[in-house]
Amino acid sequence: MRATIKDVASRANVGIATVSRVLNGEEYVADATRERVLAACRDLGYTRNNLGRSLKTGATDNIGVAIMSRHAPVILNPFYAVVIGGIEQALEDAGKHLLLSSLRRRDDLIDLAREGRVDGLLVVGCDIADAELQRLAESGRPVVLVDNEYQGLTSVSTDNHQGGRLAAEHLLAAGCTRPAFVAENLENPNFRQRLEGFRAALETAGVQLHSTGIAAGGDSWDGGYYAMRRVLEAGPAPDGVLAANDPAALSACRALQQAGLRVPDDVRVIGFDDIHLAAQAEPALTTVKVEKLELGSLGATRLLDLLAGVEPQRRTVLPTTLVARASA
Amino acid sequence: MRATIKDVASRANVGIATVSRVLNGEEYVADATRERVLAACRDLGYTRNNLGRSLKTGATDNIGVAIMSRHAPVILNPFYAVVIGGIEQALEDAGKHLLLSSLRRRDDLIDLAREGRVDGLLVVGCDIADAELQRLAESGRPVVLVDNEYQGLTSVSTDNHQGGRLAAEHLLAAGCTRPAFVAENLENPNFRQRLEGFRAALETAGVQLHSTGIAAGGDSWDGGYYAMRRVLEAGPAPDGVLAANDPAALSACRALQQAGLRVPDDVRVIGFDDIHLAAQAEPALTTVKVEKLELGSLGATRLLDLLAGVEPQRRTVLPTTLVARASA
DNA sequence: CTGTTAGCGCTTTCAG
DNA sequence: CTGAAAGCGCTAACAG
Repeated sequence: MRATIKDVASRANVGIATVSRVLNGEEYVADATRERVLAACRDLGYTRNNLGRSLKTGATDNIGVAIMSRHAPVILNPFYAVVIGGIEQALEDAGKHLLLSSLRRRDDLIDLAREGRVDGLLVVGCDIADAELQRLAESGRPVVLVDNEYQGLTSVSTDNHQGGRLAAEHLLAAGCTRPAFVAENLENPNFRQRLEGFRAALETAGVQLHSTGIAAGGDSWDGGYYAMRRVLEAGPAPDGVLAANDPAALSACRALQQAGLRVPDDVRVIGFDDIHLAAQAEPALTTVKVEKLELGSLGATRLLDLLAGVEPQRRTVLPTTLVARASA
Repeated sequence: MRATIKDVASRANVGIATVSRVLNGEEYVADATRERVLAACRDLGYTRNNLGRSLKTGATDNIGVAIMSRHAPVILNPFYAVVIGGIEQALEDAGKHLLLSSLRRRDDLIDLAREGRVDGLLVVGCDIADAELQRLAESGRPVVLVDNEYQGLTSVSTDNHQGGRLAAEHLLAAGCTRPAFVAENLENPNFRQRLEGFRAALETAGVQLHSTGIAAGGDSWDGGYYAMRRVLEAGPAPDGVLAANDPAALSACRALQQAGLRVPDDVRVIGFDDIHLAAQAEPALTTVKVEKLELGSLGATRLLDLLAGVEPQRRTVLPTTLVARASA
């Protein structure tokens, strides 16, 4: 059987309270006593059982990370994988553990905390119903939204609107007059913001983004491909396109090339996110870079603040930057 | 304050044991009583606190997943991301939770279990010291190795030797006579097995794999690129190359093309793993497919067996298949 | 069928 | 400075 605090106590000839004090690095323990306890721990190969401690203190040092995405398993998403990487990093630095929740069943989100499995929740992604967000906000538990925002919840997100603007300006500067926007879907709030920023900057410059130049191709790896084809079929070929994300941009390039159009000579293409693949593609993809790692690590930091009783910054919006490569 | 089992009991006018029975779906509870308890739970918005339960039963329903890889954060590795996806899937189906451990500090591996945080451990990857494996084996805890194997531990791995053979046969059939092998490093046990299988099949056919045709280029994204250059500098250009994995194959192609060689016309290139990117590359990569998802889900299944007291298959070795595409 | 009771391993007053 | 004792919320005999 595993050694418990009692075994250590009796071996060191002290009370269990003293062992606990030593283990928790409290002061007011005589050096000699401390040594004796430590020796007993070593002899017995003792490791504290956190369940007992958690039951008493109400904290587990586990952080739940729930990712919302239509595509399962979520971990395969090249964007969120990096976000999780950032979270992982920050949590490890703080000595916390990461409990990953895939959440096919959405309803058990807050239960992770109610069951005492985790101290707080990092909810990543914006594919989550308002009702669920409302429930999270009302739960009173420490929750931080990442890559999403909602009234009443601490959040770390991206300035998608500004990113769309950046893309428009880049295209405009190259002399584009027939812009297009392709995406997997047009419901994703982030995508919509990107589109709106794009449209707004275009209009400011007197360039119209026609509705025939906006298309969604479906939530698969080829969404961008089909969206692009739809645009090509609907009217004259665009001379500049912004894709809602990099995978869409990459597959849009394929559709363009299949139609006999050259990138960037005939049409300039800009992606969004700057996933690792973007730099490796042929042609290398010009894209609006999202700070994925920071999204994750800052989100974790906010949650850590919340747990520590520090009032964190409520709403954090990270700026994007345009990374100019070959495709535009 | 959160409602506890006591609150539910008194509200339903029963003992706490009865509440526990209802919650655990035990029989021998009168229907009327059960209804009363359930109603009380609903009224109070009661959710069971798993800490108490775990302390008593000694099980948490949390499974630790530790990934060993030189490259952090691990989640970014396109190979392991899929393996984790498989694990995630299987664990969720079993109602278990996934505790991800990045493990910069290797020594706390088994402590995750000793602390009572997890019921068992899935250790993924082969970049782990024998001493650590030995400790895991001796710990007596439920542990399963994934993509690795070790005497005395249950494991699910890949038949890398056979995969290397498959690649050799494919190259041989195309008439190759000057084979090469490129990798990020030559220490990785999986890579070595791939190399050995490759070499063995080549020799059986009377084709020699010269030491100048074997190179490592370093553990970065460009490892394959540098390895390939090294081979090209060391002697006559090969006419067929096997890379230790797909990223290496892809970047080896770049090196080849930069040297004015065409793939597959001048030299055929075969990758290993069949990551998602392989099919999308230009030219599409011929590769030895590793069952990544199965590696994960089977590994999880074995651990679940172990936890359920079922004697699992000790050693599982998954076969590979050759996926012929354009590059060879 | 149901209630009482005794802990699981730990932290934390409260008295020495 | 240290020990005794009281639970944290739950499960599992053991009696009814």
